[in-house]
Formats: sequence, C-alpha cells, structure tokens
Amino acid sequence: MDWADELAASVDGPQVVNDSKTPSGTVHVGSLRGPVILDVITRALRARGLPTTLLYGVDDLDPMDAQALLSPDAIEREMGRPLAHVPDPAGDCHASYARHFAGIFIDTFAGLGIHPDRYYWMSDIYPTGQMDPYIRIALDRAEVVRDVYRRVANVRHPDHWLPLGVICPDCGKVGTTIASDWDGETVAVACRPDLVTWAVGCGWAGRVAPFGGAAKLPWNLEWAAQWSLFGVTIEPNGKDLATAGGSRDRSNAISREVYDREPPMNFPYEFLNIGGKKMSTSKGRGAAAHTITTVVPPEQLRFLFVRSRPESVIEFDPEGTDAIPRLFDEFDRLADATAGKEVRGELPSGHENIFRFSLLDADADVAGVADAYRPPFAHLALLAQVPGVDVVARVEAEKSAPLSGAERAELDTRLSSVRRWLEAYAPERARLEIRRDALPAEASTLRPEQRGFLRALAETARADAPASGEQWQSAIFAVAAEHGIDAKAAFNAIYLAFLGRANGPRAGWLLASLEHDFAIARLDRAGAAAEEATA
RNA sequence: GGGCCCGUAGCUCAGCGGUAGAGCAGGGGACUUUUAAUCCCUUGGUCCUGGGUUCGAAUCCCAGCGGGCUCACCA
Repeated sequence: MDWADELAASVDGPQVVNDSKTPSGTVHVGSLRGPVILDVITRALRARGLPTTLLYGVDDLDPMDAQALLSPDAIEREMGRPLAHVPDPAGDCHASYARHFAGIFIDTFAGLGIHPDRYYWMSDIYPTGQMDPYIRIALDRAEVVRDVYRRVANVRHPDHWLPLGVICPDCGKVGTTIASDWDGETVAVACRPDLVTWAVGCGWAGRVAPFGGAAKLPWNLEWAAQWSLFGVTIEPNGKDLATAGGSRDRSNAISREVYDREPPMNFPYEFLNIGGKKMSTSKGRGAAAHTITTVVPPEQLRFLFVRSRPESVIEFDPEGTDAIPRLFDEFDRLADATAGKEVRGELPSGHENIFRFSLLDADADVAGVADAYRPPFAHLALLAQVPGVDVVARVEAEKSAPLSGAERAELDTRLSSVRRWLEAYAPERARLEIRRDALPAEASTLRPEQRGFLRALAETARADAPASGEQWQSAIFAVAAEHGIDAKAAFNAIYLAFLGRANGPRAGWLLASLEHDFAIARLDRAGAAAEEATA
C-alpha cells in the first residue's frame, strides 16, 4: 500500500483534489471506493506538508435519465428534467430527487471519516453566474468543441450544434433541448419530442440567454469547467470514465483546447465486484452504500478499499460467506502488527499505512488505537447467539482486564455488526439452532462412552441443578473426568445432542440458556442406547 | 470494433528481475475450564498458454486464450 504516498511524492505545491457525482438514484457500496481514495490521497498530501483542499461536487443539473424510481405518471413529466428540479420520490425531507439521493450518499461520508472542505452543488453554482464565463467560451469556441468530439470521441455533431443544454423555459427539461445560432447573447433553442429516446420534449422553440442558471454545459465541458473554476490539480475517477475516447479523454482535450488549461492529474481506480460481477442496485446485486455500513463498520469498510491497489478490482461477496468475518480478522491482524504485537504470517507491504488510512480520524494516535483489544468477529457471532450470555463479561474475561471506553464502544459496534451479519449474510454453518423438536440425526454417531457421559451429566444436573453457565461448565468437566473421557469428547457429545454438529459455543452457557427440564430430557434421550434413540 | 484492468494454492490476495508466499479453508497434534478460542505441525502451485530479452522471468517485451469493466447515446 504505497500508492497514496507515491502519488503524494510526485507533486509539489498546494493541491486541490476533486470528485463529483451525478445523483441519479440509490448509490451502492462500490461507489464509496472513490471517496475513500480521495480522502486517502488528501491525507497523504497533507502528511507531506502540502496545503490541500478536498472538494466534492454534486452534478445535480444533469438530466433525469433513470425512471426506475419514478411513479408511472411522473415518468413523462420528470424524465429529462434536471435532477435538482425533480421532486423527492420519497416525498419526505429533501428539496429534490438529487438532494434526496446525494444526501443519503454524502451522509455516509462523515461516518467514514471523509470530510471534504467543501461540497458544491451545480444547481447552486450556475445561478451565481460563476459558470457563465465558461459557457461563453464554449459557445465562442463551439467549432473547437465539435472538433474535439470528432477527433477524440469519433462523435460527429452537426455544424450548427452548440455545446449547451438549455433548460426549456416551458417544460423545464434539459435533456430534450438543442441549441444553435449563438449571437453573443442568446441562442436559438428547440425542445424536441424526439431528440432522445428516454425523454420527450414539449416542442417549445425560441431564443434564450443561457446564463445565470438558464442553461448548463454538457457533462464533458462542465467537468473541464469545474477544473478551471476550482483550480483542481488532482482528480481520480472510476475506470468507466478512463477509457480511450471516453469522458476523461474528451474533458482533458476540452480543458486544453477550449479552456487553455492543463487538466488535473488523473488517477483511475477500479470497481468493487460482487461475485465477479459489477454491483448494480437496480439488478439487486450488491448493497446500497448506506446499508452496508450497518454491517461493515466504517473502519473496516475503509480497510476494504485501502488495502487493495486502486487499479485492482475488489471481489467482495458477503452473501453466505465469511468474507465479512475475514475482513475483521485481517483488520485486527494489521492492528496488532501496528501495535508491535507478534502476528502470524506475512504482512502486506506498508501495513502500518493500511491501518492508519483505515482509521476514521486522520490525526489519531495510531499506535494507541492499534493497541486496543478487539474481540474476534466469529467469536462474538457465537456469543451473540447464546441467550443469557453476558457478552461484556465474557470479552473482559478473555482480555483479562476491563475494557476501556473505546474498547467498549468498539465491542458495541461489532455486536451490532454481528447481529446484522447473522440476520442478513451469515452462511448456515455460522448459525446456531437448538434442535428443540427432536434429537438430531447426527446424534446417532455418539459413541457408547459419550452416551454414558450424557446420562451421568443428566443425573448430576437432576440431583443438583446447575444455576449458571459457570456451574454447568464445572459439572461438564467434573462428570467427564469421572467418566474418564476427555473434555473434547464430552463437549462434542453435548453439541451433537443439542445442535446436531460437532462443535459450538461454550457448552455450559448453552445449557444454562435452556429450560432445565428440556436440557435434562435431551441429555437422557441422547444418552440412551443407539437403537433406543433411533426408535 | 476500440480502450483499460485482471488471470499466482480450494477461496481472497501479496510478491512485480535473483531458491514460489500469506490469510482463511483442508489434514494432524496439544490443551481439567477462552473448546468454532488459543498454540504447534502440515497437505496443497506447469505463477493462464506460447514465443522473446536475460547468467537468471511469476516479475520485462510480443502474440494468443480466458474473465471483468468500459466507450462508440447521455452523463
């Protein structure tokens, strides 16, 4: 993990890091990779002592082109209008469709320790007139723009075509208008029913002065204009934009040839795939960004993105796998290594950086944070499934010391992750189920001495009912010793009798969580001879 | 059709010119109270294929093959 420092080392002077997003709908987890990379780059630049500004923009004047979240009657009316002018489909707290979806996405940033110095909304920027000079230049140099499209992207626009998206004064759509005949103050506009397939224009025609928010630049020009307006020096982007003749190429050329400015340093990054496929919230593959944070806490989510090289696809498949527990385990391993503890196995290069950049607080005392006690995820997943267990007490016993405030908070975070994981993602083998209805078929594999042990344990418990997990646990060890079978076989017998599996959570607490009569009856039943038990 | 990325152990990946690595999974063992914990040991690779450069290639170059994303409409 040296990419951020290498990037930081390759530049000098003040830096402006920028990214922007079109809020056309629910944003999935993969889209958080960009903001995390942006933040890590910013931290690396600042660590080098370079004054750095982090900007994050919302391109909310872009036309609405996704109808999935609109009601049928809204489709005809809203498709093609600027996202900032489309009503919030949830009809709740936000001023617009764009504010709703961008808001949900952006709200996750702070929770991830990402704190842009400034958020900007293009629907706010245009009305101020700040974009007007760039609109004017684009119109004056329309010939150059058309040439760039032709040369770089092999897109041939008609000679009268102007790089401008006027918001129709009549129907308010921006995706359906075509502008021509720039006279230095106004353009001729036609709102066409058939300009694009996904939206229908109203047919209005007339002249418009395209300033102060009456019009927007097409995306490739808007991007280049943002670079000039904000003085952007570094702008990473997803690899979808990085293709030859794609958005970045066009905007780079426009920046140079139309706005006379060298474009910012590029830094393409790959996506996050689910099961070898691109995430797609519309296809039900992959979780929405704001949902995944309920099961993968912020530090682990940052870790997921930070530990991989940006140019590598990340394969992440949390459904029915132990991908999430492993993510925690690896995080904990790097934490231990950073704290100077012995860890097993090799460490990835730059592992201290990986850990540091995974932390929410850029100025955290890294060594101190790393040293905290972190209960293993899989272990918590067991504890959480046994009723009546005092998880905090168990974890403190394992740490052999009381938890600090931060450790206690971390435990709570992990417990809530664990519960969400068990609900929504965990594989069957991670779930415990007490076989209440009948003796599990697997219990037929019990050996005679194990059956004897179970009967004896039932007898002991009947005579003197264990009142706690502790007492059950003692009874198990004591009876096992009397019977001359080792602890492993004893536990194995209990797990088979109650869970139908060879292992499980601490058996004493498991038994203590059950009704006393049921526990004893089951012990007797499982302890009965094989032929009886299967009868 | 064009572009980019990736193909290394069952899975996820590191290594990116000098004797093939890690985690997890699998196998074996230790453990009278953390029993899916912890500790020890261990199986497992034509490093996608074929050429080339080199004293030496998983690593660099070329060509294939496979996978993914993307552009050629808009953003």
